[in-house]
Amino acid sequence: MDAPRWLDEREDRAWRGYRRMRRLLDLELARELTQDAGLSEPDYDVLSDLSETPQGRLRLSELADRMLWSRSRLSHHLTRMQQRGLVTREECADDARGSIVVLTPAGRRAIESAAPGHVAAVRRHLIDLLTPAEVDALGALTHRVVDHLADPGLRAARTQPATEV
Amino acid sequence: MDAPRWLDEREDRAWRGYRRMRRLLDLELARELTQDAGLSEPDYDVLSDLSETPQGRLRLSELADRMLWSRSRLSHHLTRMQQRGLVTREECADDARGSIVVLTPAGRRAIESAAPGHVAAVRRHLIDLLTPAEVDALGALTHRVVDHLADPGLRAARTQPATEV
DNA sequence: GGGAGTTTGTTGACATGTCATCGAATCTAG
DNA sequence: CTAGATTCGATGACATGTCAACAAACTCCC
Repeated sequence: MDAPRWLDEREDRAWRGYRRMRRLLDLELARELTQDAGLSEPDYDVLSDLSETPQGRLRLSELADRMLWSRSRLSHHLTRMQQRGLVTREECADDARGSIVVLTPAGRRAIESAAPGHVAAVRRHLIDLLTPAEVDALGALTHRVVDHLADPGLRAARTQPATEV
Repeated sequence: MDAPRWLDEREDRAWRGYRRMRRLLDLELARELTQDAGLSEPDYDVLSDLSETPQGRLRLSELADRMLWSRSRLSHHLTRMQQRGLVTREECADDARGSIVVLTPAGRRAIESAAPGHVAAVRRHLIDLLTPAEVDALGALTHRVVDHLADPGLRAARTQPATEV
């Protein structure tokens, strides 16, 4: 790693802008979500992913994978959400180790009443500020990066010390 | 809030892509940073912002504002970094309440040795995957959102209950 | 000058996330 | 079948972030 290629002015502007937007958008969306619906962003995400399945039920590991969370984190978080009556755990029929996360009626009500406001906030603070071309560009670019990061080669490098090609 | 305007297919693609990228990029950058430099992302950000000042010293509140962190969070974090010898606190000459955060030689070495690798990672996993047009678009769009979120009107809405216009 | 109100940074209690470990169940070879 | 390896989810210890409260210092303004 000799003479590092620093970011030029435009790249730096994009990178800093991205990080700043990230932070501010997070703060604002979380703030509105708590205020309007009494949910945290993680809460919302769990409920949202669950409610997208036909039965409102998902295997814990499956939910963790979709959310890109560790099973541990999800397990802890579910315990808290369970205490608030938003979800329940059920035993898994075909795999006795497994547990199935189930949306309770209260959980469904929570996400259904939170969603419109949250989507509106996402529009107000992000989507509606962009031109259609920018929306498409953002979609294209983020998916490219996601594909890159999900690449098996990278995954491998994370587990093995990696003998440089 | 009647009939909510949900996200259409393209908007949804952009929004999901953004969140997924956010998460994966975070994980990967944090992973490499810890492995290569023994720093967390928050550590890196603190050191980076400090090192961008001529003397490597900043008023705590000034640093907190730049980073968009609460003073409390920064204070806690500095305590930990101080224990690792990366920064020090000094008293502020013109304001006896204030404290000045100072980069130690070890802190400077840490950021200087971490920076090239980190920038390379940012390139590898983000910047170099984008076309020049996309870099510009990302810069433009993020700054627009940031300006919007930093808008005084919004700020006001956060403190006052706001009597709807 | 001096009291009311603000700002600054720290602190402790608590919420949340990470990491290593564990027991139980499942899978795989032989 | 069964011993060994793997996967699943829970858990406890710990790191990190948030929030409210606080003391000390500053600012206003009379």
